[in-house]
Amino acid sequence: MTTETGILPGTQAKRQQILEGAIATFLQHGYEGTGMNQVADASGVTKQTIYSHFGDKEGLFTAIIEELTEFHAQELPCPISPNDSPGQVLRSLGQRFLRRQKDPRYLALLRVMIGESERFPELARLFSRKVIARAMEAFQTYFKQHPELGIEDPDLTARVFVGSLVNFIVQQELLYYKEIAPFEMERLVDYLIKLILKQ
Amino acid sequence: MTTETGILPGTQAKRQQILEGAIATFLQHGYEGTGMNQVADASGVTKQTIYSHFGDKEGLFTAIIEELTEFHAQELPCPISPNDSPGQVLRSLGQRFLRRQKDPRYLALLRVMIGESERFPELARLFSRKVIARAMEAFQTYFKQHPELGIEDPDLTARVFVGSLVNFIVQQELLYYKEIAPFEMERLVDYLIKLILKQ
DNA sequence: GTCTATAAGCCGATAGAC
DNA sequence: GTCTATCGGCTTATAGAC
Repeated sequence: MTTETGILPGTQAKRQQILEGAIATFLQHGYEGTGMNQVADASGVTKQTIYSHFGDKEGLFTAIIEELTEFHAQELPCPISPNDSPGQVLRSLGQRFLRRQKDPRYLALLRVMIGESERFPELARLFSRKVIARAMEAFQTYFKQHPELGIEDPDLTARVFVGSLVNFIVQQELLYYKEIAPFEMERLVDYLIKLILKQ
Repeated sequence: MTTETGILPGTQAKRQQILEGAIATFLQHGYEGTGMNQVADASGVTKQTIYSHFGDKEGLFTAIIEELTEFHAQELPCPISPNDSPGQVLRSLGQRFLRRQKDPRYLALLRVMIGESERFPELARLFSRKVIARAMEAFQTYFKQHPELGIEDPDLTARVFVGSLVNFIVQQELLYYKEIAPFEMERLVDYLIKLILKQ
């Protein structure tokens, strides 16, 4: 309505500013462990500004989880060279997947989603639909599009492949199992490929 | 010191009573979501009684996690009939393991351990040592003691077997993935056995 | 829309009677 | 050891000025 860009010029920027502060705070301390004062400090705005944008604490938490869920639902970029062997492609896919899972921002989101899954079941379902299901489908689709791999049950195989990798990350990174039984992720990926292709 | 049983007759009973109330409350609401008044109500004692037994909130939480960790560190009873085939034994082991993981009390503990793993890293390490490592070792030991299964790398195989099952439980039960992609655990167990034995 | 100031209630933890 | 009563402090959320 003015000479500015369009609708509510500074408002959207401030909204994003709040979201970033809220993401940092909620991902570190969880829902109950986070205070609105903390979020206000981390965002550089006052509490009232947050309340006028997001209504209440639950509204803010829901907003940041929806934002993060959308962000981490992005597909794995997979530049497949046609002259690579099936094993090489799978290896590249698996390691790319593991590397993304090891991103501290994703690990923190995963921890909070599991930790708050009883308090916010709908958000957990959203995470399952957007993040888990898409990762699973990416591998299922790849298996189906490449019958030369000789995989009989792409759905089950994706469950085992993705499941082993996800659990590896949860145990090693979130539960500090890497300090008790250290393990290189490459060995796990290579072994999984061997199991899956040798049938 | 009296005519009673031995040391502090009613005291140990009250301590156990507090622990039970605290377990129910902390497992449902997490650490920050639980108030000492809630624990007092759930236990049927007053707050001061809790403080005189456990010092502070952290002391109480630590005590219940140590208790639960010890409880869930128990080995899987595995009555192996010598005339069962390797596949049948593995299947029985896997299903017994999955059934135990699906126990709501274990699921709640797993959720809290992951959710609070940054706030209480030492408790997460305890859980890893007592619960995760022992489950993993049980399968490793079985694989090593039965070379007729033809498993080359028992450690890696246990990681894949246990990892797939644990991740299945986490996704299906804690993140409601069973509502999005329902799946019978028997199919997963059977497929894993097929993968592992067919090499 | 954004600020300062504040309300009303719950938090963990404690003091003192018995 | 167990109770009643209470203390600061921090919580979510709001009222009113600008």
